[in-house]
Amino acid sequence: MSEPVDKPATIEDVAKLAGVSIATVSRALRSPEKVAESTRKKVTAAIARTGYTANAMAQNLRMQRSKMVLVLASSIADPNFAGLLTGLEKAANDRGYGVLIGNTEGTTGLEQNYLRFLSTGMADGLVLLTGHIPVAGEPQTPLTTLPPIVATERPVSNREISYVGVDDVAACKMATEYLISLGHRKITFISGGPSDIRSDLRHSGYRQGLRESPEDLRDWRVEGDGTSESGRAAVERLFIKDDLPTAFFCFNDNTAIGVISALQLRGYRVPEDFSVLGFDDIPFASNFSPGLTTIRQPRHHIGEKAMNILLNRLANRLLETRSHLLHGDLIVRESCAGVSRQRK
Amino acid sequence: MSEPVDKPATIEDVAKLAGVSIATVSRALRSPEKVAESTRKKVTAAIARTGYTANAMAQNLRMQRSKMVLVLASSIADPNFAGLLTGLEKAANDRGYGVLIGNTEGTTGLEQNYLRFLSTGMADGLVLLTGHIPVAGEPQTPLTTLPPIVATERPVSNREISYVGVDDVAACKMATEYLISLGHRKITFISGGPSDIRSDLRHSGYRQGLRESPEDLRDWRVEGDGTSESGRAAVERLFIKDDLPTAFFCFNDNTAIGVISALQLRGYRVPEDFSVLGFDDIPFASNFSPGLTTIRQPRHHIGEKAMNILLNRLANRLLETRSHLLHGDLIVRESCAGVSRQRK
DNA sequence: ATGATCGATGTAAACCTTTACATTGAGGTT
DNA sequence: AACCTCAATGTAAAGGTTTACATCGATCAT
Repeated sequence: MSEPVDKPATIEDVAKLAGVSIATVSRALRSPEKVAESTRKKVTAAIARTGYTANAMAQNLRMQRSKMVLVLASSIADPNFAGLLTGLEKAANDRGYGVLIGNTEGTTGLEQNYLRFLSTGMADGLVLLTGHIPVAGEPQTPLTTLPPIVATERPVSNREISYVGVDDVAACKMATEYLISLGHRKITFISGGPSDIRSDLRHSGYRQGLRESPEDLRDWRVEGDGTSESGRAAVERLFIKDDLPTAFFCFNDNTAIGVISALQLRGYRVPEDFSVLGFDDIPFASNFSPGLTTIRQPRHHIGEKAMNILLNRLANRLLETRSHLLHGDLIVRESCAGVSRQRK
Repeated sequence: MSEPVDKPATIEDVAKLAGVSIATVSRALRSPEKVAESTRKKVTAAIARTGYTANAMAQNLRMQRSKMVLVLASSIADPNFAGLLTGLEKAANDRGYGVLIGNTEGTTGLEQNYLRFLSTGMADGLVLLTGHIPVAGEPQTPLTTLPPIVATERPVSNREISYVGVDDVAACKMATEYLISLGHRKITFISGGPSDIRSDLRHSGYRQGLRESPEDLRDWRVEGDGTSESGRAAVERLFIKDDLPTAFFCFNDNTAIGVISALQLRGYRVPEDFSVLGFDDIPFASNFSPGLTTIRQPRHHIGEKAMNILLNRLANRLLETRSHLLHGDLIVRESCAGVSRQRK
C-alpha cells in the first residue's frame, strides 16, 4: 500500500499530501484533540499512503531526550542477569523506552566508555547493576552530571540512589531459622567476597536468625567469592581443619553447588550427611541433584519495579529515592534435611 | 575544571571560546588534518574548559544514522544468550556502536513492537536470534525496508541473510563418531522440536556420523523440544516401549540434563549404564554431576563475528552474505563412557 | 608585479521534528 | 452592525550537528 519510496517519508510529504501544514500533521499525531475531526482523517489517510514514521532522531533532538535507558552490568553472564533484564526490558518497552546494554566486566575502563551514552544524550537514565556509581574521568563530583539512576542487583552505598532488590536480611534470617528448625546447631555461612555488599547483608540476616534461637549459636563465617570454585575451596578448608558444620548457608546458588560437589566428591551425601542452602534460585537450582533448597529472588519483578521507578523519575513524577525491598521466598527442595542421622 | 554549566555546552560555546567558527570546531574533532595545528590547540583547550561533548542526537539526525544495533531474541533467558550477547556487545562497543535489546518472547506482537526502532531510525542494523525475519504489520515485502541484518543462534531460511553460528552438522557428525568409537551401536537422537531448524541440522550430522560406521546403524530420532522436561519425557516414553539405546545424543544440554535425571531417578547411572551427550556446553555443564560431555559453542566468537559482519555492512564495506560456520569442540567430561558393561 | 594554486577558515543549508505565537474565520453577544 | 471569543490552522524558530561551497590570504611560478 505504500509508495515506492527510496527515502523514507517525512512529515512534509504527509503534509503536502493531506493539504495541511506540517504543524497540523505533528499535532494530529501528538495531540489529536487539537485538530478537527475532518483534517485528522485526511492526515491519517496521508500517513497511511506514505508509510510515514516519525524520525526518532529529529524528535529526540527537538525534545531533548532519547527514550533510551542504559543498563550497566558488571557481568552479563551472571545467572541473575537474564531474569532481571527481562523485567527491566518489559517495563521499558511497555512505556516506549529502549534498553541499551553496557557490559563493564568489572573494569572502570569499559565503564567509562559506556558513560558516553549519557554524556552525549543517547540515554536518559541509568540502571546500575554494578553496585557503584560509575567513576567519571576527572575526579569531580559526578552525581550532578549523572542522569536519574536506579540501582538493582547490588545496592549502592550512596544513599541518594534508589535501590530495588530482594530483602536480603529478612530472607536470610528466615532461611537460617528454617535450618535451625530442622535441628541444625552448627551452620556455616559462606560469604560472597569482601567487595560484595550483599554478602554482609546476607550474613547479617543469618546472624539475626541465629539470635532468634534460645541457644547461643556460633556465628561462623568463612570467605568465598560467589563462584562454585570458592564453595569447593571453602569445604576443603573446613575438612583440613576438621571443623565441620551440619549445614552450609551459601551466599548464592553457585557457591552451594560448589559446596555440594565438594562434599559429594569426598563421598558424603546431601542432604543425608550435610544440608546446603543457597540463594537466588537460579534456573539450574531445580535441575541440580539434589534439588537446591534456596531463596528465590523475584528477578522479573525486581527488574520491572526498578525500571518503573526510573521511568517515573524521568517523567518528572518525582518519587522518593528509597530502597524497595521485595520479599524472597524460601524454596524448599532436597538439599536440606533434618540433622537426625548426621555424623556430627 | 569544567564551568558551572546547567545546560550542556554546545559546539557554539566552544567556537566562541576558541574564537573560531563552529565549522572549524567540528572539523577539529572529525577530521583534524583539515585544521591548522595552532587552531586545533585552541579548540582542544576550549573543549576542555567547557566540558563539551557532541550531542549524539544532533549528529545522528544530521548523519542519518544512529550507531545503534537492535538485537532481537526470542528468549533472553536462553543459556546461550548471555555468551552471545557478550560477544555482540564487545564488538559493537569496540566500534562505537550501542546494543539495543529486544525480547520477543516468541510473540509476533512484541516483535512488531521492536521494529519501531528500525522504522524510526533508532537502530541502523539488526541482529536476529529468532530464526526468522520479523513480520511487518502489512503483508508487504519486508526485506527492502529492513536494514542490514545478520542472523546468529538460529539460521534464517532466507538465503539472503548472513548467518554466523557453529557448524552443527560437522560437530554432530564428529560427536556421533565419538559415541560409535566408544562402542555404542544404539544411539538415540533426541530432537529439539519441529520448529527449530537447528534440530534438523544436528540430526543430519548425527545421521552422517552413523553412516561413517561400517555397520548399518539405526537412525533413531525421538522428539523433544529443547527443555529438560522434554528430555525426561523422552526417556520415559522409551522405557514404556522397553526399547532402549545405549547412548543418548541430545539436541542440547538442557535436554541432556533432563535425560540424565530421568535415568538417575529410575536408578540407573550415567555413564555406567547409559551414555548421554549434549550440545552447547552451557555454563552449568561442568557443574552437573556427572560432568556433561558436550559440544562447545564458541558463543563469544560467534557474537563478535556476527556483529563485525553487520557493522562492516553498515560501513559499506560490502561483504558477501554468506554463512560463517565456526567449529564446535567436543568437550569430553564424564557423561559418556564405553559400552562394555552396559545392560543392553 | 600578476595570476594561479592551495591550505585554512567561515557561511549557510540541511537533517526532521515540536511548539510558541500569529492568523483566520465562524459563531455569539450587545 | 460592530465586537469579542475561541477553535483550527499556519508560520517560523529552535534543537545541535556536519559539510558543500565560498572566501581569504599566502606562496610560488612566470
